[in-house]
Amino acid sequence: MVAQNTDQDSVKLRVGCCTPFIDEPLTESEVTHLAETLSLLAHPIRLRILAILARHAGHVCVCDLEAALPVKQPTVSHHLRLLRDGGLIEGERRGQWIYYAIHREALARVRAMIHTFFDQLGEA
Amino acid sequence: MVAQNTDQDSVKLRVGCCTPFIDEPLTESEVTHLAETLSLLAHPIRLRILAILARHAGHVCVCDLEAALPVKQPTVSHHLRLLRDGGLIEGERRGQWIYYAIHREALARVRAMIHTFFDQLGEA
DNA sequence: CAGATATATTGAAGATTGTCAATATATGAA
DNA sequence: TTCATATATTGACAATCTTCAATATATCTG
Repeated sequence: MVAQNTDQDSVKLRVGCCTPFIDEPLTESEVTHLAETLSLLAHPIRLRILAILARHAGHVCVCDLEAALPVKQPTVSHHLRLLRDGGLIEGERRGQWIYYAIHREALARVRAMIHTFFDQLGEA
Repeated sequence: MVAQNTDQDSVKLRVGCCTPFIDEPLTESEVTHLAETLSLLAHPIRLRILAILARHAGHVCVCDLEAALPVKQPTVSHHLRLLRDGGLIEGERRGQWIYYAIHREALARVRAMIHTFFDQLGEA
């Protein structure tokens, strides 16, 4: 960045670079939370689960998903658990089956958080 | 989902679940690309690099980032490489230093892709 | 109750990721 | 050329992630 050289002594200081800037528009915890949320989204199977649930919310059981996706049942359950733990979907047992649905409010919050991050990038 | 039972014979068919739906509003390659892009964003250090570059685009060298972030220089270079390979940033050598900047068009495309995905979730 | 089906959990194996010390490469200065 | 600095790369290690077979749990049926 800018020289730190004071020109007041003959000691050779670092020139031309690395003046520390006071930065961090983002909180440590904000950035951590955003990264965790993006990680949760960042898997093809989980994206497809969300897309399917969005179109058939409340009417999709695990075996539907297993039939629609190229992974086995334990893997489907695994991804469902991650999404449920992350608050993005909800499951409701009805008889033998558990029907999953998108948690639209949570998803809207995720969308807003990502939106805000890009906005912050923009205001440069 | 809906029973497959035809009621025309006495054979016990699967009832109440797992009628395969013709789904997939998303292409295989679309979903793959989106997941890869989200993975690229989904790291606290990379998010912070992007935030810093957005605010000081074209004036940030690696040592600036090293000073601002809680990781060592090889780790900074590692994340810069991922972001550069992903097309999100660009580096330009000026003398001894390499100054990095956000690739705003690429970032806008990423934003649009994410936006589109959430839109598709919405139209349920 | 026993048998069948739906889903979750466990545990193991392989793949990927993140970090850093050591080293290599590139540039500038003397 | 030799030294110093900036950045990249390599290689190793630990941690995390992904998948699935095997198994457990829950529900329904008879």
